[in-house]
Amino acid sequence: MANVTIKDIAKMCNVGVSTVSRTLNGHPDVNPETRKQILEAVEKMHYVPNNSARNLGRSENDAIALLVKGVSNTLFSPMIGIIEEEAKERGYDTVLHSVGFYEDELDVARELVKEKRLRGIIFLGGFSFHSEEKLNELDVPFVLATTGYVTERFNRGTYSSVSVDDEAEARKMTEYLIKMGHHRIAILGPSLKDNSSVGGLRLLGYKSALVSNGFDYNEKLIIPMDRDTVDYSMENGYAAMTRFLKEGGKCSAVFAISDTLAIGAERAIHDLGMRTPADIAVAGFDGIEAGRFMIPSITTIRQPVEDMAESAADILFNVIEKTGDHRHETFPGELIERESTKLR
Amino acid sequence: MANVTIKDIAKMCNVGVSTVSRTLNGHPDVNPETRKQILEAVEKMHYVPNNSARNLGRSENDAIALLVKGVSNTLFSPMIGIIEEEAKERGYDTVLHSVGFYEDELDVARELVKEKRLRGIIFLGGFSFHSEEKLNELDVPFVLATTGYVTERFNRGTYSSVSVDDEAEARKMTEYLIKMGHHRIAILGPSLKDNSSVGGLRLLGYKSALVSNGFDYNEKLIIPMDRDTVDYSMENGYAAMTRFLKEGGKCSAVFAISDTLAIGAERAIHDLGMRTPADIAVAGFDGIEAGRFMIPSITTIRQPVEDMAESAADILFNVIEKTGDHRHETFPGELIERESTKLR
DNA sequence: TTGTATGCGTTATCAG
DNA sequence: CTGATAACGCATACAA
Repeated sequence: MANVTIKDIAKMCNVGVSTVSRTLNGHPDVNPETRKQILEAVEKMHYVPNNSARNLGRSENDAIALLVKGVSNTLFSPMIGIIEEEAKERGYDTVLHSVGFYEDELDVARELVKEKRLRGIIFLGGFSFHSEEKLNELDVPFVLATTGYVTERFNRGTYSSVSVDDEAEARKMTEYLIKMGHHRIAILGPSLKDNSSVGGLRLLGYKSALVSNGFDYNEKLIIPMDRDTVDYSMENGYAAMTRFLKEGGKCSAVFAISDTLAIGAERAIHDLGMRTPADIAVAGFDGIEAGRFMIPSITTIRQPVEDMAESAADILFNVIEKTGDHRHETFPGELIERESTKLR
Repeated sequence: MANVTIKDIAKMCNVGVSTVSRTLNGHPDVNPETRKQILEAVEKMHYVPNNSARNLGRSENDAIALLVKGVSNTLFSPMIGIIEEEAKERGYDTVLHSVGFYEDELDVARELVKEKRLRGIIFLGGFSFHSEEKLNELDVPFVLATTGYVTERFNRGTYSSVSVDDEAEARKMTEYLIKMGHHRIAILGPSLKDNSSVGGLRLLGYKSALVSNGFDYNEKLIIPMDRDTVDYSMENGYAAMTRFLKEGGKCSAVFAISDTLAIGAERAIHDLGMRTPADIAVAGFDGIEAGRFMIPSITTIRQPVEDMAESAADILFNVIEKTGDHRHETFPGELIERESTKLR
């Protein structure tokens, strides 16, 4: 009663295991009567196929994996559903797998590919530095999504990516703040030494906007994330902004490299008796849901996550089915002007 | 080069496969020299073990699964890390698996148990109705976390649960609002016909508080979620609350059955030219991060998710290792009074 | 349409 | 300490 296998079902029905296997896998060449009988036995015995055995015995599996680093990142939430749906339409299953903070996403991917006989991978988040050699060890097609703008440093021919141009978008936002009349614009979130992560790229855009508009770049206006708080959390934005202001930092606007940080910053400003946007304007990045509902609502660069997700799936399946090549697609972010920067 | 197996490694090193298997699994009875040689070959060949084969061949696996229904629910985020950590300390791996909206969590669980030879399961979210028979088909210990208060209707002896008493907590919040002087308290989120889900339970508490305080229960003050929007999203709270108010609904306070809904409601009130809490007070449920940072911040019932996660793991491992029995633990929620209900 | 036999990559048993 | 070899549960080619 404990562990029903395909053999038990076969015996019950006086048929061979292969017949059971066929009906279970929806092969057409099974006598309807036999099929019915088998299905009934399956039901009655509560038979559940063993996926490990299944994966082992099978040569290929029409499935891809979606490897998410940072499942709690709400930016990814809408993408997951879209990719799963897109896969289903193409006749693929998708296994959603979370990559731990300290895990190497490529190692996880390789393991999963072997285990599940996957046809391809989509990475969501993570994926900072990997040697070309390591990239090549993953022998199924893969596409990187929202993992920082993919520059030339990588071997771009062996995989795909979809992303926004973090640097350009950050420049856009900074220039917008400048046009709004701000002269002292702080940036919240980036670490000083790290120019390949999204944070680093957004910092680059910020700098470049300042410089090309005749402002000097002032390190005092770079507010790094708080060390003692979870990265990119609202609380982190709150802690970092609070410290900045309490230590006498001055600015007329703060550009946070994520909406979560912006939300924390807005509250920090409020708690210190100042007003947004009158005293300090606040801008974010990403376009997550919460930013719309804050009071004041948060001006942001919205990443077109739906399009990105669709495109990621599209590219991947085309490469898998050899109807297309790897490519690197950059999506335009949308500057959404909201209350946190608008002086009414 | 493509698919290195344990046999290839064995050949390379002139040893048997079992020796390779042993070193890979950290068995002590392997000559250090042989071990070293094997490890080098593994490295060199980029060998990755096939987990499917591994799971098949192995009799038991020190692993549990964490089945999450609704990965994007930020309430769960902190719990995941805690459970994984707790498992690791006990020497167990934990596989995090997301259950799709339309999937049956018990089916998924049974499949996974077979596939991975799991020792136990923790369910996060979901899990509304299941026949006793179905419950018994899952033949490893499991514990339900934050999935609605487990009443007597279930066969409580065969599994565990950790939760808050949704009904009592909702009553607590409603009574708090009554004490704050509110006479017309709306409730946002529950559906009218459904008294076993968390929404239904919280509605029950709301009613009971009203009645026992001499108010009559008014169906017009029940604001169901919006049908065209994602359940429990901020946008849903916004849409539902907006409609209620536009249709002439009146209330001096609204108790949302989740913080996300409360956040949307707060914004809806604001957009219609009213103020929180002066015109309409807002209260939520859960205690998610965002509620703290809203302006005004959201009064809520905080679920002690950290304690609940720890306890869930604790119970599960005790049952697995037969050092404890199944039990149903109810945690007290904490009413956190914040700006959204406080008239300064 | 159906059954038999072989292989998938490991683990584990059991002699050596 | 080590190496054959038999499971593990299923898919599949092949034969019937």
